[in-house]
Amino acid sequence: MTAPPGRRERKKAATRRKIADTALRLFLDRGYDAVGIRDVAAEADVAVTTVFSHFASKEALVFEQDEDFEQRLVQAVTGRAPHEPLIPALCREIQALVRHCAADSAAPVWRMVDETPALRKYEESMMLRHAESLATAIADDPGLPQTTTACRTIARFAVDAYSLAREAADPEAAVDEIFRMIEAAWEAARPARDT
Amino acid sequence: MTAPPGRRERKKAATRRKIADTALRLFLDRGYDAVGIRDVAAEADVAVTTVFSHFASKEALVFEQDEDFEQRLVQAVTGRAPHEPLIPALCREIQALVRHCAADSAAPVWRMVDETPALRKYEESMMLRHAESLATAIADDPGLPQTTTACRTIARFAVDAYSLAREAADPEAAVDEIFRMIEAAWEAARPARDT
DNA sequence: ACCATAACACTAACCGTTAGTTTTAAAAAA
DNA sequence: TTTTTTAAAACTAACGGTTAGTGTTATGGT
Repeated sequence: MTAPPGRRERKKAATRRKIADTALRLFLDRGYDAVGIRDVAAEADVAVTTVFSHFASKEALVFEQDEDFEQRLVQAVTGRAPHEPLIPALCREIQALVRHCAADSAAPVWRMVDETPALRKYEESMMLRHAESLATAIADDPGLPQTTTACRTIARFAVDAYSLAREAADPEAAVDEIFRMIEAAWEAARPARDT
Repeated sequence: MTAPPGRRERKKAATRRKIADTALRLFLDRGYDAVGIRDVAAEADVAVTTVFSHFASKEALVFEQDEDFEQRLVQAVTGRAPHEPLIPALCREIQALVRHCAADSAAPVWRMVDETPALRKYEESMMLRHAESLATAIADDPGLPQTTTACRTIARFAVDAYSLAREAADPEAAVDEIFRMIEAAWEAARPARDT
């Protein structure tokens, strides 16, 4: 299935990457709002319609690999060791993601995102989508007999932790602090059984 | 200050209301996406630029009185009885807001919002703005010696409760369930003092 | 009566996005 | 190979939200 990708798919992937790379370079160079889609298309030597056949919107050019993010969140839940409690596993993953954004070589990108309202809005609804996937993953865990509402709530709280921590002075400490609260919320959601 | 508003301000308010009313009527009649700003302007008998001098965007026409929402959240914190605990007061207000959306005569509006992606996105970032105001109000309460991070977290959780409850089968029960979790989170955020 | 200004109108455009159509090139069938 | 099919990408043109620039009118203060 992943053996010989075929020339067509290779060219398509190359076009996609060329567009994304060109766009990011121009955005960082001249500022997101100062660069139009037509500029990106011209610089990447493709048609405007080609840009939109690879990316759903201008903002999507910046968040090229957002599916990674979602995957990692879900995997932190579904792929954790047996009997490992949910919340610490989630906390570790959020910590890793926050570090990834704060310290990465991609720091200028995140500064641009923070400074551009359109990008902030886009990221917000992206995170809500991710929260939905995370909620489903939590709800599907057979070892967690919680309400759907409780699962969706915890998922929201987790992505809240991410975005709040990114704005905090000490992001990693903020994640810890918020997750102490999430842990308590998760306990309180238990169907009033043990301890 | 509110005595004789003057003819000018009255006319301005009238124009604003006429635009908003016309827009909402057209939206509910023909569907949000099927009505253009130029349609609204023509039907309200104003220029397109006048619409945008009263409302920042097409979506803002639908959420005309969103400042009410923010005010009520903040007031639930700042205007509560002395020594009344924070969380129950917040819970009551969120309950009221959820009821207001679910049972109000404005139910068709909320159905339209739920069905229109652009409006949902707009509401999302609106709620985040409200969460910021709420966080400030909580942080400014002298009786609550919590971290800024904890205050912002609780504010987020509260608006999460609102949007999650609105999507739940039994909204009022959902608010109660989520606020049990929020209460626990708030307790856990205490600087490790009493009890 | 006069002037400053706020509200609004009008034109024209910018920019993200999409539809419709056509060319090009890769994959599959003959 | 040759032919046929299919998918990528080009091109043209437009739509719809939004804004800039420029007047025009009516209101409020002097």
